[in-house]
Amino acid sequence: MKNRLKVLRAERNWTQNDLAQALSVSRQTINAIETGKFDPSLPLAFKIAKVFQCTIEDVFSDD
Amino acid sequence: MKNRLKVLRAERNWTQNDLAQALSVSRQTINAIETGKFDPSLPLAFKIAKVFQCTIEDVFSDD
DNA sequence: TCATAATGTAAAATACACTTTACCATAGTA
DNA sequence: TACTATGGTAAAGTGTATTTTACATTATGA
Repeated sequence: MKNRLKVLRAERNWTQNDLAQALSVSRQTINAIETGKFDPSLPLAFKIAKVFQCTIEDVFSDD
Repeated sequence: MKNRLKVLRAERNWTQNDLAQALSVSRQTINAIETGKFDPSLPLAFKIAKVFQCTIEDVFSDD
């Protein structure tokens, strides 16, 4: 799975910490997702799409 | 998270086992998702949307 | 009625998602 | 120089997703 978190974050000038707080997760979770260490759970993926006001498919893609 | 797996499956006349095999997961995984015991991983959610030829948002929803 | 298909469920094991704490590197700024 | 912000990473712990095996229940069909 690929994701566009870093770009979407940059477009909004958000730090990893900003995003983490908006999602109520730790900064390490954001970092791990961005650096491809693991994929978020489905509920977290929904939250991520919501804060970026787009669909899950806009953020994540099947490799 | 809610999901429409059971309905989508019924529309196609697929058993839980049919779907499990199409996704290369166990039948128990399909059953557990349908009965709300847990949510699929994000990669599996993508696979599910793909076999039903729709988006993740068409299959799953928050709440 | 009997046999079988489909579904629900449970326990133990493994893999993965996520947290907390903590440290290191880099870049920018006082 | 020293300080601060940002990002990368690591270890240990907790919780969840998924597998395998196995058994029970319900529906269906011969």
